[in-house]
Amino acid sequence: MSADASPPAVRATYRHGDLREALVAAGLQMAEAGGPAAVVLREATRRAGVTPNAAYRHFADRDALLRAVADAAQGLAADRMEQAVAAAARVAGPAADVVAGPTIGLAKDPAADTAFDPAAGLAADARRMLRGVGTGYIAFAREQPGLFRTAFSVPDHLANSADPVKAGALGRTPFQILGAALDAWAAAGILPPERRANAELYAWSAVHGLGMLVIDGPLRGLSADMVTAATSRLLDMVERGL
Amino acid sequence: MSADASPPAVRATYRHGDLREALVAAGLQMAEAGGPAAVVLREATRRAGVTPNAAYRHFADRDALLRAVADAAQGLAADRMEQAVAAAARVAGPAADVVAGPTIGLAKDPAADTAFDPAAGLAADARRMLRGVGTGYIAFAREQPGLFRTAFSVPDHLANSADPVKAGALGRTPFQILGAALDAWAAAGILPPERRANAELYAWSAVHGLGMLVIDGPLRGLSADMVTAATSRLLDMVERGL
DNA sequence: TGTACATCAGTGAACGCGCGTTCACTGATGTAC
DNA sequence: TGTACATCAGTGAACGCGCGTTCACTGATGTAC
Repeated sequence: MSADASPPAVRATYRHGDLREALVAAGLQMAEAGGPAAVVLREATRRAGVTPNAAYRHFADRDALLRAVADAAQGLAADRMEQAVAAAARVAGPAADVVAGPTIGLAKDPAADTAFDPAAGLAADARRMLRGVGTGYIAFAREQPGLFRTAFSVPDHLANSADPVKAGALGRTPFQILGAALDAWAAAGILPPERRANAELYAWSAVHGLGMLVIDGPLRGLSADMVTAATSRLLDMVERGL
Repeated sequence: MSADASPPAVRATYRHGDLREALVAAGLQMAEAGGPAAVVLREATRRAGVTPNAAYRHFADRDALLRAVADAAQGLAADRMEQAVAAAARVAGPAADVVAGPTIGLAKDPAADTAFDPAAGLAADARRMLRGVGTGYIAFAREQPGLFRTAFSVPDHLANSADPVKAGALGRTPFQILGAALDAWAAAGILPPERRANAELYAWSAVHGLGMLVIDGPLRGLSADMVTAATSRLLDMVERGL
């Protein structure tokens, strides 16, 4: 009974149940602690309470495992981003539920410049959404640096950015979440159509760079408050520059 | 005679000469091919034509070697950036030698909006300088992805960004080169003083993120032309947003 | 100018380690009759 | 409802590899007298 609940312990049954998922979960633990390089096939099987070669029933080789772990990490990033987007929408009042889609995002925002212009409300919603995306991305980098590095610097993996295995609980990948925010900008008229193309790239670059510099680079010593401030100012720059 | 010129071959002398430098050079070769993880102490000694343990005369452990290699890689990045800055200045005509310092950068730029306003010339020079910095950084990332990753994602190494061992041939580190460009912006009056503080961070984030995404992330398939275009548009965003 | 000696950059051999991967196998599960 | 059997997820043992690191050593260099 108790053996059933603890995966690293000895199994009661010969068959594992869902070894593939257990290996990915173990891989996520390792990635969390030490980034992509720390994802070790043998150790994953050890944590799953299984012989090393059992992994080869589910993954062609160590690299295939790492890729699956990276995909899962992207899903976790997506979850964190959705959460931040929802939180940013909530600040504006429950009526302004920008997450559910731009068509019902017409509730006016008291802080908007022109309170009676529906387009201004849309614009404020769109801005909030994009800030949520960026804030969530950086939050994920700081809270889970190992997973962040695994999610976004394992080669060959963001190539197909709409891959469902990279999606979070709400079914969207990080790239799609960002894309939705930029679509909202375009719909609100604050992003000229000719600049919409590839706008993901520029916004992502800025935020991804900050994330990397904060966890590995010259900004590693920054306090949480300072990172928050820097994120905000970086997003100001992106908003002004888009 | 011929043995003297080829380091990997058998030495004629018992003493190596400059083993430390040879190990760093070998480390740079490996980093170039496979990034920081590919910097292997034993392989470095092999390439230097020396016993593995000889490395311990010059480095406390493998990590110390990797740090030295990362520092050297930053120096190479600095060289590439200086080169791009010089090229950007040259485009504006030989008189506008912005590299030598803002004080002699008063030559008027025919392309400037107000050709007879010295401040406009300064501003154009400053903009060119910053674009050179960004362009050089991305060029280094694309031309030497392994070295780029080694230079800018080995932890603990950009902490002291004025460390002379990270400087290029002209004696400046990448961080200092960027700082000088932003100083030029401030001097030209196109960067409000209250935004000068930490401006390195925002500019660097944007460009660093693009570099990472281009070599490891979703943009790995981009052609050189497309990267050039994306770099230009990203720098537009930074200029608008700073 | 020549000899004695301290210094220390290199040698040679070996260590323990953990990795990824392969082999022939075994035993639980689920289906066909 | 019971038995025969195919399937295939796991076992157990072993492999070769290259790594970082340590040991006691040797031989070239440069300095003091």
